[in-house]
Amino acid sequence: MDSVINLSRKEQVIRKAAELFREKGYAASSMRDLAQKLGIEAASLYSHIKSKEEILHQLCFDMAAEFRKSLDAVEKQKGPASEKLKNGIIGHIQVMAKDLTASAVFMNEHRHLSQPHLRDFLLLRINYINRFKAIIDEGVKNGEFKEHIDRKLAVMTLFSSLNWMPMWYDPNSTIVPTSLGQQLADMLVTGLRK
Amino acid sequence: MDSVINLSRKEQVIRKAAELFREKGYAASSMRDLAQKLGIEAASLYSHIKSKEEILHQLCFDMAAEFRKSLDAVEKQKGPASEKLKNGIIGHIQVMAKDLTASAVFMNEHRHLSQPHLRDFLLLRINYINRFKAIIDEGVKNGEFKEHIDRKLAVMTLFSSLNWMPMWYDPNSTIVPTSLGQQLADMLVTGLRK
DNA sequence: GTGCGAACCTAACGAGTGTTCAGTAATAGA
DNA sequence: TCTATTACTGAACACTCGTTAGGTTCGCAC
Repeated sequence: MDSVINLSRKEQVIRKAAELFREKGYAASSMRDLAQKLGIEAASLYSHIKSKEEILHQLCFDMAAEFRKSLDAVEKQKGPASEKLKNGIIGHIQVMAKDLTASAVFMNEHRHLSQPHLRDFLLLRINYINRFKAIIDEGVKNGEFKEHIDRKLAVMTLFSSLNWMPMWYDPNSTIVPTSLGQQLADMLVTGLRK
Repeated sequence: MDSVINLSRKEQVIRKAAELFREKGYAASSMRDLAQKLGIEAASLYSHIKSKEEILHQLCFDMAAEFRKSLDAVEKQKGPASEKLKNGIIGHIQVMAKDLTASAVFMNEHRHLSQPHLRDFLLLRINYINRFKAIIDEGVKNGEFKEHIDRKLAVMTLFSSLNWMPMWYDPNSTIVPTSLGQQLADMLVTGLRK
């Protein structure tokens, strides 16, 4: 139907935009650049999207929803905090690996969202981080983790490691995302263990 | 003398530019924005700098030189690889903490350098990373570190953690940079140890 | 064959971009 | 007092920006 075709074309636009934003950054990417990538004129883009920012908005909030979903599943699990933390890390990596381009945009370009979208985005982000912090707290309380660790430092180090992954991970590499997540989780969780 | 006053004013311009670039990104920062921050007109900036990119160039390459210097000192030390790695991490953190603003620009905005400066910058970066890789190799060879670790993964995780620090570290916080470096080094090195 | 909607076009808008240029006021050294 | 230098200015240049208006083409449904 029309809406399917429409969505499909719109998604093409958004995917190409994600590639462009990743390469050059949002602010340095022009609508004419994007149009050229698609083989059309800049004005034609506006048949599919409302504005440049709408593209960024969709990219950022779609990724945020994926991360949320992944963590939802982990929190339902029973078991030690270290296992939950590991699975949280693995899930995060898998979500990123599913779309490295969008992940890079999500991470580096979200600041170009205008208000109030930026505020909304940052709230989602803080919420996500706090849920990881709670898992670490749980591990500290039940004696799995060192009790003298700085929780903010720990959780920020964690996210730093995870969020830079799209910068250096080669999707054609021999390391598959699952094993990557496993290894990363090992490295990071071991650092916390007593 | 003239040159001192000139340098001083030029440095003021560059410092304010660093703040601006950090907040809004290089591409989204205009010379008129920068001028306004300094209370002058945009045209007046060109009495002090040759171009917008010259500012970015100076910021990026000055930081690169600082990182290099710090690692030079570490490499001269004798002792176990884990100690060298720790000191490398602590040094890196201290260089960043000395100028968080410039560090953030160094990390996030270097890609807006034009050629051949971008190529030069990336070469410096690869070199720096490889020197850390060599320390890890040393630790694997002499049995300090797990031998099954993926070196690329380890070193990239390391840099990810370090390089995001300017994003969340609050210079008014109670954690002083030295202790921050110490804790970070502990966390990351423990993950590698046998 | 008529109508419709998706996809695209050309042309243009007002605003903002980095940068240049000629000129001015202030200050310091001779 | 004259001179040179520094810091700055307003005006302008040649672009580029995101976006809009109005219109064309094409294929499908009835």
